Amino acid sequence: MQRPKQQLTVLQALGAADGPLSARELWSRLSGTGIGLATVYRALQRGVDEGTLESVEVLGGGVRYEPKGREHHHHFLCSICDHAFDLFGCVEGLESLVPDGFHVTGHEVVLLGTCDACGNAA
Amino acid sequence: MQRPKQQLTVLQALGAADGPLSARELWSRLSGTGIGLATVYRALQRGVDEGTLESVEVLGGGVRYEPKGREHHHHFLCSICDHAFDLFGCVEGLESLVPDGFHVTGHEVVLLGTCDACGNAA
DNA sequence: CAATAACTGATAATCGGGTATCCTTTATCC
DNA sequence: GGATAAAGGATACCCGATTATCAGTTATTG
Repeated sequence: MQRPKQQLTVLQALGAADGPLSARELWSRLSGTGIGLATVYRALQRGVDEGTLESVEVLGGGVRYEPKGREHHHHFLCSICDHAFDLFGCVEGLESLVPDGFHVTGHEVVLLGTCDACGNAA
Repeated sequence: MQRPKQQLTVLQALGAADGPLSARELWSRLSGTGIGLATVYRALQRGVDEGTLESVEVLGGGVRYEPKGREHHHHFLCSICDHAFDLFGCVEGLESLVPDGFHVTGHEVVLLGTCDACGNAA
């Protein structure tokens, strides 16, 4: 056995998502497969260890995972369905906000609101 | 008894901070007073109920609290001391990042790096 | 096929944040 | 001062997320 089949299924599901997923979100998308929650965690952990995944923290909902190596991007969090969507593009001028002596190594931006589906359903 | 004295102490400590604090951070700043962790939670809960506090979520470290009514601002999270600092000012152009059909109601920006004290100590 | 090792699903155990409870202390009111 | 009510500290408890364990299954190798 060289590649855990179930774990490949997990990683493919994550790669196909339109944003980062938590372990449970990912698990629920695999509900038809019989794959257990423990295997989802194992696949995620392994992906992070191997460097193919990274964990991201979007507000509200704990840790989510996404494939590593995507372009710099941020996220949109729908306040209704609680799903996080990838957003491409970024903004300028962030470094100017920090006081003297502070060193900036990165930034996170999260936009909040309602997604297309939820906005139309409301 | 009209105003819980201990709770006042808690809220004053929060108001004096240079950024939002978690319940435990706040508690550790009160370690000399003998105030219990439960009282810190009670004061925070009551502040939120009364509308004088609001909870904010900065990455890594769960929920933190800050006095409500401050100007729109964001936060800087030091990766060494894990303290969150208030940053004043904001950035433009965020709404342009979202796809059609998405409705933006707010945003959060967190800058990551090292604060003045930690950067100098390194 | 036998022996071995990796993988899996179910679930028990763990962990940390937050809350509820218990009893003591402090304040208020007469 | 004494009765009553709110507040406080310590800590047991709860709850959701994650990890560890275990027994069964599937590959691999020879």
